[in-house]
Amino acid sequence: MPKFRIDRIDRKILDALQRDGRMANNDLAAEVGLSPSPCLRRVKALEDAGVIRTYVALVDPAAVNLPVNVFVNVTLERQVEDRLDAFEAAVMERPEVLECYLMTGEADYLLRVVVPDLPTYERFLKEYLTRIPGIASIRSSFALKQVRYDTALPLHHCET
Amino acid sequence: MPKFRIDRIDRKILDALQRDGRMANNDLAAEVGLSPSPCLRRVKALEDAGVIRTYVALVDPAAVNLPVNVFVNVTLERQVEDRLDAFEAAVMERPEVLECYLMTGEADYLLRVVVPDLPTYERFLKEYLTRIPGIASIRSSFALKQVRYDTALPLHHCET
DNA sequence: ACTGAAATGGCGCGACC
DNA sequence: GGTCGCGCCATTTCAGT
Repeated sequence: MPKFRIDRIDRKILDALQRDGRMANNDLAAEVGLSPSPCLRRVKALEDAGVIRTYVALVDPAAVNLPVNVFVNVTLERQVEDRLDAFEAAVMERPEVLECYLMTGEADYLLRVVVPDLPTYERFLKEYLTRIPGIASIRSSFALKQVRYDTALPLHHCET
Repeated sequence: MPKFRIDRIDRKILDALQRDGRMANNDLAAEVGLSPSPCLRRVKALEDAGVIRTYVALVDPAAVNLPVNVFVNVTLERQVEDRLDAFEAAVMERPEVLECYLMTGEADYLLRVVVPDLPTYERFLKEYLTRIPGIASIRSSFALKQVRYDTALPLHHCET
């Protein structure tokens, strides 16, 4: 819905800020071939339009003892929309659920859950997930290794 | 491996920066109950220790015409380690692959791929993925909706 | 040794051309 | 889109506990 005209310079700006969100505006301006002021104007416009949602620090999961990634396939009972909304609301409450997608096919969801260890996941599963009403089935898959985790969207298709 | 002692104040700092990676050090200091100087020292220490990996801007996928999330289950032929390394190296080359996990069970991977539309995904699949040697099977699942996408790790278990 | 305070230099950010 | 200028913030140095 936010139809925002993105030209080549905006694309460069987004590429740079997706790599380093704290880059100084002066450096950013130099990198995209602008002087600081119009560069900052563009950044603000991108923020205001919602193209740039936020700036965040990315923390190393291993360094804070969160090595376990679990992917959870949740199938809901075939029912109407309020069930979906209720489930989604429940999912938003828990910070361990970093990602949640409504998938095609049946009414099912894919979650990525991050926890310090398996007992913690078990507790999350038994004491929270299974208690959400309307759930037909839950299947958990565990990741041995996070091979790649990138937040930078590929923008090479945005051309003006 | 980076065994870093994280106390309650560090945890507050990480929580804050995971929410707003551009927060001014003065504000951050106030929020965690420190004066600016020691607060900044702690932030630098967290960066140097690799607890804070990077700072990034998060871009709205819809705003840049990247509405399609595909989850790809890739099973490799039962073979040895160099196949895995080769596959992982291939995965690192493509910016469309935002996440990749080595899963338990068989030698298979779960990828999250972001593309502007289905034809683009089809091209990615046919012209790239299927050409990686050692692949036994590929199964693609499409997301109808990104219900949640969070990058902030839950740190409530970190207590000192 | 680690924390809090003061001083300086650079940068973000607005007004105007 | 570029130039100018003000004010604030990041950063270093110093003192305190």
